[in-house]
Amino acid sequence: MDAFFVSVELVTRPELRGKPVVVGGTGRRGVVAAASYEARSYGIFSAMPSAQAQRLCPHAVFLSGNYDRYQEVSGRVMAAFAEVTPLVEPLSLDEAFLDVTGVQRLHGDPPTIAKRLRNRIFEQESLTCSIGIAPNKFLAKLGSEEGKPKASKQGPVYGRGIFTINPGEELDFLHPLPVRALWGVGKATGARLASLGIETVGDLAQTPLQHLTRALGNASGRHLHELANGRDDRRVEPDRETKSISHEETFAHDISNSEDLHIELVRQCDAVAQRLRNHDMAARTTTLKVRFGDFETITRRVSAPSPFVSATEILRMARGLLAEIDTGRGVRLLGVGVSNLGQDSGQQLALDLSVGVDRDHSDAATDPERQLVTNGLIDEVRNRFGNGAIGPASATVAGELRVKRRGEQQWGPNQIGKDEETSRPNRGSPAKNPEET
DNA sequence: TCTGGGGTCCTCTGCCCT
DNA sequence: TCTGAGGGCAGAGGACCC
Repeated sequence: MDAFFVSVELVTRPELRGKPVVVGGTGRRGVVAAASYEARSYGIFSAMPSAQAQRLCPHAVFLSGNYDRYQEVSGRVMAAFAEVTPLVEPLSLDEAFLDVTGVQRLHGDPPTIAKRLRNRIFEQESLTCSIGIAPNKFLAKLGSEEGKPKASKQGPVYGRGIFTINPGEELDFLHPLPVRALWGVGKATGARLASLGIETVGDLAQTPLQHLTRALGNASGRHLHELANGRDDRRVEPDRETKSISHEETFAHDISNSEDLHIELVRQCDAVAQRLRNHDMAARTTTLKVRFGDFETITRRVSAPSPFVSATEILRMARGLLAEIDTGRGVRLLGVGVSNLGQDSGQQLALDLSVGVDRDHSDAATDPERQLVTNGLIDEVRNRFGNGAIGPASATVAGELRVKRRGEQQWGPNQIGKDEETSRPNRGSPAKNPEET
């Protein structure tokens, strides 16, 4: 999709068409998520700090975005793809690979399918998309980039929309491109390659494999060498398994107060646990991520002997990790994630003989059987009455429950005077027992 | 003057075991 | 009992993607 988030906004706000529009975080610590091609003409691009974007184009319209709506539109677009072929691999909210090899007798050749899909999405959603047609995934991705509109000082230059790389044309298309065009070559790898005198994909293709593996490591060296020669045998995978689930949040102000950090930890563990259960999965590893005020970022992780699904267990592990970190100098970002995922085929109950001896006095937060019942009840209440209907007592701020959910603060804390106050942790007294639900 | 959130994959390192 | 090599594994963090 072309400038997806901005384009979705323009559907409901057509008066902004033709203007520089930016979707992203509106606070001091926000970043740009998407920019209209008019805004890109001013040098604004994704992931740029919003403050910098504002300086580059003070008259641009800045929107804080609506992740739920983007997700909804994305779902309808993906459903349209699925009507053409079952082999759809979503790459993000606004990109997907489609393998149409087996449906050509039914729907026509790839250019016909591409044209029909483009028209369908425009009629249905009033959105434009660019499509790359090629013998493999990586070339198709580059082809779609080629078909996209481009920003210029004079304004947007509209692209072809559909770009085809036929078998046999791969190297003619690839080799003049800069190495940075390759999937997997970012700033660091690009600089390393430049130090070897490798500037274009053609240079890379001609570099002996041993030189590349020595400079970039075995896996990356081989992978890039294959790509540079137009080879990519990865299949379109419609059902890619989730490998990790995480939540992280940058605060409007650095936090050094351990009680405030603890409240954030409770919210994040609760959100991660809920998504874990929604996926019907159990995890074995918990990771804690801390970014300090000076941007130094550390991660710490710990694995459990048996799989877990509950917020209590994630919190217990995350709290242990946090206790070993000196947070006195101020924390800018806190994150919690789980990995080592597997199907939740019934939770492994801890063999703790003390649990259950005195049931009436056992702690509901640590009794695994009670945890299972509690988790089920929480999910049921949330499914019926919404996410904010129930949550950890310690995530309550001024009488209001602040349950974290995905996409809630996607591009950084919001502007002061708008929503920043609600994104700042409570500085009052937290509940004594953060597991209390 | 800054640098988000949610992921994946890879390399390096240290530890444990044989 | 000590030492070194090598494999397996887990943890930390870098790089990259959208």
